[in-house]
Amino acid sequence: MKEKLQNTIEKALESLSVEAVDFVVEHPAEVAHGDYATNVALVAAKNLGENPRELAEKIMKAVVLQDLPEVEKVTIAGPGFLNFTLSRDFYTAKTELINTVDGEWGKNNEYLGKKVLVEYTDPNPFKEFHIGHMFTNAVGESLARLFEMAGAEVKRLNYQGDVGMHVASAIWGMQQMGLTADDKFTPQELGQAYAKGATALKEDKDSKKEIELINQKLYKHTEYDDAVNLLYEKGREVSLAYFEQIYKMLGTKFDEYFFESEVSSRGVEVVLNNTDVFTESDGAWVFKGEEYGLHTRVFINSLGIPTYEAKELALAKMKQERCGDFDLSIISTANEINEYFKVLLQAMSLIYPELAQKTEHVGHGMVRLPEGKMSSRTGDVIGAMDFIGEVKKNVETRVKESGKEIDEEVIEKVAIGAIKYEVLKGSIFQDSVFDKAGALSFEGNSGPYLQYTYARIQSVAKKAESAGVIPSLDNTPEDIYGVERILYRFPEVVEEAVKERLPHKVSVFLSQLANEYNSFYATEKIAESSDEYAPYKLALSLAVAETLKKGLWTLGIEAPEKM
RNA sequence: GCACCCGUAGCUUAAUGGAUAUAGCAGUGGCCUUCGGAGCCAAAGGUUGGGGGUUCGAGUCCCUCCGGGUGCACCA
Repeated sequence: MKEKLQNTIEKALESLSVEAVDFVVEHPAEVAHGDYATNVALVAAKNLGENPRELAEKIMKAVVLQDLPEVEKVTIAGPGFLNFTLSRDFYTAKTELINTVDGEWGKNNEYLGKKVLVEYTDPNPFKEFHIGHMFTNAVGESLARLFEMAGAEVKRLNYQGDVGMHVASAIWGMQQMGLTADDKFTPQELGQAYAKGATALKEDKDSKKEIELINQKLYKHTEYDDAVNLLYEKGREVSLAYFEQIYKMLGTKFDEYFFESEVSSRGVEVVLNNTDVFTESDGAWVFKGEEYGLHTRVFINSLGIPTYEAKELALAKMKQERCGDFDLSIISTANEINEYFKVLLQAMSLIYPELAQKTEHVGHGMVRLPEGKMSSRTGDVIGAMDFIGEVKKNVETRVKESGKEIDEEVIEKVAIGAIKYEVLKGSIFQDSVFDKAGALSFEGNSGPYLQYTYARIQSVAKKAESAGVIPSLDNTPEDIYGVERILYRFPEVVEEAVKERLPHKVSVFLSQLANEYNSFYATEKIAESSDEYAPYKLALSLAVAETLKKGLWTLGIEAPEKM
């Protein structure tokens, strides 16, 4: 509809011989101002030096209403806005469409036929999977789903750091704790081992030497140490299995896993094969970013070990080999590495120009604890599992209080929904202080509020069915319900969200939709066979439920039928 | 010090240069003889960090100051 209005207005400008201008068609904040509004007269009047209201008058007359049967009236308001009000038929048709398109509602063609790779989460084995990883996972998963809504074939990728000093630190810590490969140890114990090792690395010289030796053994295999290798294998296995458990809970399934251990040597090769791009400096290979307004970064250190940057070059190539040709490669991480990525992409553009062009880094905001930045070294983190458990307990208490039956599966969906929504309800680009109370609350603008609204519609639909109310569009009230004025915008919102990489556009929409629906629900009878509009209200309710479900899905949140 | 990001109600937060700046939480007052109260309605809460500028129009763009975050050579 939005595009249709834009096209019609452009035609009207043409017929008036007014030069094309950059105008917008948007939803006015006030319902009284209609369903769509445009500032075209204001913008064009500026160029022409005319009175905006007079020009608006002319444009209004030139807008051929026959072309727009959905528009009931056009008015001029304020400084010269053109306001369009849609007709009852338009809304009725939307309700019908939503209930009949079967899974297609909300989709767009922005990335139709394109292959999009989305790399996200990227936890390090041997370190604790904390709420920061949950944050980045929620962001990446919703980006992946938004691209799917836009018609893309999406590959979900996960890149994990299974080599390096953090691993050596963990192994050293395990040795100190007396753990052997034959022991059964937990991911939590691994986290403790890492914290122990990382602290020792920083504070004790002798320990540092020992850890460096372990790193050499693991990395270069110059010296074979069975005990170390076995600890490594076991630790990696425990860690990765634990991550899978979390992914399952979070509703994420990766298509491909990449490990630093696979890309290290290749990273070195790439750099050494491109000595025209990189320069040797103090025994290290660096990229001089200054020529491009950036800064210098080390790609291979003086010990000959590749850094993150070099590995990333190899990774880019490996993604293409494993996933085939693609159109876009998104790498979603916290914004603390934004500057590195600029340098990295610059270097990549000189080596793999075609890859660099298709690669996009989405640096989202960081989660901070009220006390400050999280650090797995000092143990100053909130573990993902611990936190999920805490939220689940809260949900369970809530269910018990209301005297409903306990359903483990539903409790988990609600808990995960609460956490994910808390992350995705605001802009992903903004840093945020982790609001524990917010994620633990189920009222107002929250995931459970949306899930509740969905479940409530399922319940009333069942009730309506037994009351003999059958959904129908035959008899519609003259007035448009507030919820209808929001509902049809869903596809526009999804398209905007994917274009701008902003999942919260969907969250804001859903919250508004649920609020409008709940107001409607409070005043209108649906499961009431004597009400002449009940069949339409039921059809509308089902359309809202479908939209809530689809919208929550794009955020990676499930909508249970009962809760 | 340099670079990038941010500053909106007590807290969290929305707003492709547009109309009276969005919501939620907390606090205040209502709504259970009504289909799910994880709900609904109402009132209250603001000099959009300060000051200049551009524009018919600025939370949004430019300048400047203040405050915060992140990064700045061998960690990722």
